[in-house]
Amino acid sequence: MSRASERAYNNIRSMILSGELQPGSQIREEALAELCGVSRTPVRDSLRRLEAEMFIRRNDSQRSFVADWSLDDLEDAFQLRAMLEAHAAKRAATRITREQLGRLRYHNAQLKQAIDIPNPDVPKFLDHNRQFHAIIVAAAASERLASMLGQVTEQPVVLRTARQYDLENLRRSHHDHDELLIAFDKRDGEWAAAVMTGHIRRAFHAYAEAHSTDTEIRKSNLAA
Amino acid sequence: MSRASERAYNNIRSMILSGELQPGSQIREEALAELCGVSRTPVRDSLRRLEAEMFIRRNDSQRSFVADWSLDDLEDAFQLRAMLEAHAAKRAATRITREQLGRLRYHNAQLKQAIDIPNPDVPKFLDHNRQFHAIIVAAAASERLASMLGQVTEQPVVLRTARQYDLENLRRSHHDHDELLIAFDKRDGEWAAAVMTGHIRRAFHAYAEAHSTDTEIRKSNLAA
DNA sequence: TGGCAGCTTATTGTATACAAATGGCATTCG
DNA sequence: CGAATGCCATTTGTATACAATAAGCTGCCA
Repeated sequence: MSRASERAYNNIRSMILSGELQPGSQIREEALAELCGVSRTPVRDSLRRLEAEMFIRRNDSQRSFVADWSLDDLEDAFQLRAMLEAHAAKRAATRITREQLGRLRYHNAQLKQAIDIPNPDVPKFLDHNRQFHAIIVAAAASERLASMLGQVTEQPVVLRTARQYDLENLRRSHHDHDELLIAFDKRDGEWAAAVMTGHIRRAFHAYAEAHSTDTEIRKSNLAA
Repeated sequence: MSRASERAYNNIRSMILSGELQPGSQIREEALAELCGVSRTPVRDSLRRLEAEMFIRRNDSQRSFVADWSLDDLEDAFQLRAMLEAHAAKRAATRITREQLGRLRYHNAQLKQAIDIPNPDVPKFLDHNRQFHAIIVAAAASERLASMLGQVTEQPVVLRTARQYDLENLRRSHHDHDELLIAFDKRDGEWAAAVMTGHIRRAFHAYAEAHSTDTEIRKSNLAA
């Protein structure tokens, strides 16, 4: 995508993720166009994309609204994600190269560093975590799988509140990664898949808690 | 989607499915606009959708091409489909209503009829088959799952040649459906998932054969 | 002869004007 | 007083003109 379109997409997406555009609120193409400093054309493109990614919903008469995630929706997304990432891990186990394994180890070491200090660097942890998972998806070598996973990762609630989940969880995450590395090393797809499933399901419960908090905050804001 | 956009999407899609637009060939927005009798705007919308569905690919410089499916791509899509439909069957087993079960039985009876006669009515079979699967996906009650399944069903090769796969396969398909019905009746999600996995994997092998034939035909057409 | 520079053409991206459709409001009729 | 209907405002859909970008070609130079 070229400049204007790309900018519109990123702007709108981050406005949704940051909560600047409130869940459930209506979206007007022209308003977004002004906010992004582009015309309606690239905005429309972006809305279509975001609709496919389920960040935006449309009613019968084509009006757009920011998606409002219930706990059930969240669990649904995580269930699919767990299944797809486990599948990716299984495929990766038999396909991953030595070079990819090396990079996996590197990122895992980095994210261990990020939490093994007095003042944990959570953004750093999350960045290396993201790259760690990205390498596994790449090693799975299925474009479709990658595209589907893109659709179920990074839901709104993630960026808004879940960044502060507790250190204990981060440490457990890191240990899962360790175990994944061993499973990959042994080319044991079933093991890798099982570890990955647990890994994602733990994340779900952390996020679900964050989501509840988040929803309560939003409600009290509305009441005020 | 409103009229022009809808028409463009359906037109282009069916041109791809029918092979009228050859796999690998470049697509120009304006040419399609003329073919569909609409302007480039709705055509662009359609192309974006078809790109998300992987019917169309774009190179680095935004030019569009009709996707060309290798056997590996096909297997990849079917592997994902098997996983997702098995998941749908498992969820459906505990959620399906009596009314939905009734409709499932109806369509299964209809598709049995379609092949239990001297002159099998394959289109009728396929139509009821499609509806049978649609009910299961609906019973699974996950919008995301439904949307993902939409992305991996009905690949180009399907409509072009696979419609003639042999009666024996159709009968086995029907028996799978019978078994699914029993599994649903017993609310046995694991069983339903297992049957569904086999069901889709059999379909893959039938389609894979069709795909080879299809590819050969296309090659000899190019040579001629 | 081979490759590179610059131009020309083909194709896509963006803006804008206008058409169509939808929702809300007010008025009217039962 | 409530419900239905018709009008107006708002919003999205489509067409078209123009801008930007990339591909291909031609001719020049090494």
